[in-house]
Amino acid sequence: MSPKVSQEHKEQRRSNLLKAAREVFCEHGYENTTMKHVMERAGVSRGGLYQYFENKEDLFEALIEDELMEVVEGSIQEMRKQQGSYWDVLLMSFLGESKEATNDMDALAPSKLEYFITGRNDESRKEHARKRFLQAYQMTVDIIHEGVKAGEFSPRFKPEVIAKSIISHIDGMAMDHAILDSETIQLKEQTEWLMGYVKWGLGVGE
Amino acid sequence: MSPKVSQEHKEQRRSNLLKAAREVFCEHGYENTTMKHVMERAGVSRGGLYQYFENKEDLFEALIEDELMEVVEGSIQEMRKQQGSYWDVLLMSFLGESKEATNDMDALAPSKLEYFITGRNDESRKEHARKRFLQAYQMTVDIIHEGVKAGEFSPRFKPEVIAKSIISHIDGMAMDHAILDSETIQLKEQTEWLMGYVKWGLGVGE
DNA sequence: TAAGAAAACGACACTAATGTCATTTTTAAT
DNA sequence: ATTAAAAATGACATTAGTGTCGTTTTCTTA
Repeated sequence: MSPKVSQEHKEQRRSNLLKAAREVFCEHGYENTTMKHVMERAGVSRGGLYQYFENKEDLFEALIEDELMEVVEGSIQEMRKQQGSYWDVLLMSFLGESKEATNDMDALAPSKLEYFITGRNDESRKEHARKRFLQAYQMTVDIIHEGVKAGEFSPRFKPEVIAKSIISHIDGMAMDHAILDSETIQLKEQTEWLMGYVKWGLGVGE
Repeated sequence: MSPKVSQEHKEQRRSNLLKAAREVFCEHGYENTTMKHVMERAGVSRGGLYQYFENKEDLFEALIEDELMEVVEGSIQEMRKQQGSYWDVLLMSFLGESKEATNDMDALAPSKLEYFITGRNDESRKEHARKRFLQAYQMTVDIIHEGVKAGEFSPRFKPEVIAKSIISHIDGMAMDHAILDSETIQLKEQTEWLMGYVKWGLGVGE
């Protein structure tokens, strides 16, 4: 009597839209992407898209929210055991499993910066941006504090400032990378240098 | 027989428009500012504004071009004499005359970032952005090279990468500052730490 | 295979901004 | 004062995008 379309199909469609959205956002950036771009890329009608997302902002939020989920991690202590040292935990959390700097950059990063910077006068977006910054900061500073407690780090400078500085430097590289290319900004080598001076700043193993 | 309006008056009007433009760009950011905002702030009609600037992009370009002029400086050698050391030249070029870090940030900086990042798919804007980056880079790396030649610096890391890194870190702080506030990101202390690790990285006076 | 609920469609009305242009006003030289 | 060149005005046509809504299609259950 009450036949709904299956939940899986809805999720499938939704994730298909998100996939298309990610593609066009990467190509055109946030501001220059229109709902029409997304519709066309996804092969879906106007109404079909609006069924799932109220507007472009809602769509983009959904996109970056999905990723925030993935970053949720286990406890620092646990990671310490896996990685061998707090320094390695720090390396891993910024460089990934390999702990190696590369020239790669999240293709959506420029659009994210764009989204937050153009929305800096919008209270709710600002709040969201603050949350993301503080989340990254908190994770970093927690690792550092643990490292200090364990006697692994002897910081030459306030850990809070070093943590914020790592984030700002990375944001800056993302920013510059959006406009220039990774060879010009020497993303890989900058990242190595970043890790080098942080190691010094934290007095790792001294 | 041929009465033109005086050149001074035109320049006066133009600079008045630029002043108004700067104000509204600072308030609303680049994307969210409309020509109407500028007209109203300047107390000028639509046609009056378009007489001087073809469109928003042209207007903004004029605004940031004016500033680029001011940065034109004397030779590095000369500054060395004034400042006492190449390290002080470097400090001065990033922190200004006082050579002290502060919590202040150019109010137009967020709009500039916005302008370049939203225009990253536009070849001419991209070119402009590249030019600005390379100009800042060149100045920095030149100072460092001079310092090395003079035996004042013994870098622990490639000077080119350190130079780019300073720029990226500063861009990142501008970025984060656009969204958060200078207390949260601890602009002053981050800047002090930035100068601290660069000093170490360059091996100043070792 | 019939029914009806929800999904998908796409035409449409609306909005907000742009850049133009015929007209009016101002200006400085005569 | 007069004049003509240029500046300034503001109404207007145009454009590009948004979000809605009545209609059609699709799917599941009975």
